[in-house]
Amino acid sequence: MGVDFQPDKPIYQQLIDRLAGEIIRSIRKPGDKLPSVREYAVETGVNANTIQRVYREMEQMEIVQTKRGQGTFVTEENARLVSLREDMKQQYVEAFVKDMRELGFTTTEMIRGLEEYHDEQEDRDD
Amino acid sequence: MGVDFQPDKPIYQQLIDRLAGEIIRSIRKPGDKLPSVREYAVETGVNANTIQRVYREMEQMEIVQTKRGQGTFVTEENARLVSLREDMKQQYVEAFVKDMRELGFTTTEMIRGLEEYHDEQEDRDD
Amino acid sequence: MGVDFQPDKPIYQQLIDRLAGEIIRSIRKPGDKLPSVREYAVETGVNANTIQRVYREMEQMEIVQTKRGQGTFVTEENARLVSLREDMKQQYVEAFVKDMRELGFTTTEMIRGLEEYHDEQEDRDD
Amino acid sequence: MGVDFQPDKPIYQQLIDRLAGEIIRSIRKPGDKLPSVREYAVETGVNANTIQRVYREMEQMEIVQTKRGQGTFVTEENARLVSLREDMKQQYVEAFVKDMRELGFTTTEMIRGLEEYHDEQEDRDD
DNA sequence: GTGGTCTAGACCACT
DNA sequence: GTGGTCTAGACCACG
Repeated sequence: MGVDFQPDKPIYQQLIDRLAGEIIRSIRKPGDKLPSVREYAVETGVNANTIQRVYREMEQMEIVQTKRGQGTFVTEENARLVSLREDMKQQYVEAFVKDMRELGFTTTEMIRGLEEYHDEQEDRDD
Repeated sequence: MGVDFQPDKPIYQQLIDRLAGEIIRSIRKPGDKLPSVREYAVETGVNANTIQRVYREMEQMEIVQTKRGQGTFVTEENARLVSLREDMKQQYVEAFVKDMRELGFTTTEMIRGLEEYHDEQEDRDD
Repeated sequence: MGVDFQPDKPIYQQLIDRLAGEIIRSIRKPGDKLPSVREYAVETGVNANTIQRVYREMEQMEIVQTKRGQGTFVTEENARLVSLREDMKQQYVEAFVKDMRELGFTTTEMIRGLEEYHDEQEDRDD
Repeated sequence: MGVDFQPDKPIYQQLIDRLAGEIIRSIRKPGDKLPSVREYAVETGVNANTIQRVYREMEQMEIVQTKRGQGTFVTEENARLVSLREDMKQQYVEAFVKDMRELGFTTTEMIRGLEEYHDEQEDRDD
């Protein structure tokens, strides 16, 4: 049971997260070419405009780079990529803590919550 | 730091979270009367319709109960309230973990992130 | 499970129905004195104004009669009481059928629904 | 006839019932797109906010699903739709029986009432 | 163009 | 005075 809640994140955000995750995990490496907007749109079953936005925002974050007429590439600037990982962690942690505190949870409870959730799932690799 | 940033949650959601937090923390106890729609609207500086929605949704979640012509009250059914706390923790933790994993973080890193963030802030009591 | 829905009827309506039912079933007979407004308010745990309204509306329906300084009585006029039973049945049936049809149910299904519901409950006397 | 009479249900409820009826009767099938909020507002002559509410509540009931920027659709999850029909019947029957019993009617009388009411109307096909 | 949020303000039903 | 419904109309986020 439970209530329900927590509306889905916007698709473009989900895709940014996914791509960022792949870059962070080195599934996509500096200099790699990303799929073309159309390709990726088809691959993900999403409107091309949405992919456009994904690439545009990632470019603003400087984690990808568009080369005229050639496509979009994972940025070569390695420093940016390193900080990216920490930046994103920071951001998500902050938002989470802010929400949880508003609900009256202590940091200790949050950590315990993570541990419990983690333990409830066997096949995890970390 | 980063570029990206999370847009604010809708006001009515923020208020639900705030009230839920107050109930969870026993600042508002079972049977307590909540401020009237109009009162709370003034108090929070938002429109009465928005408060209406807050109360309506909380009623659907069964954490609040409205008595015709009398007002809105924290539900007496204590079991619901206890599970509420866990439900909400569960929900937020899950969403957080899901996001973080997509970004390639391990549970250990998430916990470390929480601890670091917590340590960076003095005046905390937990 | 299921959804939820069907908000409670207003209290004064519930009380009218209850009293009407008692009169229909001859639990309260023509000429019987009803409890005073205050008495009945205490007995039912309801605001005296609400009881006021109950008696007022029942008077308009001519099923009770107020005698100045003496109280409220079940009407002596027997004809009214006989038709009352049919009137109310008629009214409720109509409303029910109207709702059910809007939802796409046939009369046959409604009847079957009643029968099934009835069968699901042992301790019934009819 | 009587004096009493039931006040209209709120518009948004009527519209929910109507749409639910259409879905139950397969006039609208799983996957079908509902009219846009604004379209349906015009079509029904009510305010767009009211339609919003209709769609929102139907979504909570899981009989409808909204896809960001694309519209609102009859849920594909057929199981939900099947149970919906029974759920709604159940709910309405229960409420009706509860009311009628309070008024002192037996199941047999209720059924007879339905039959009579049905017979009084010619052009019915069921 | 789609749904979603919010406002300001009217009006109603119930207690 | 309490909650509840509805409107008209603005503005935003998403695809």
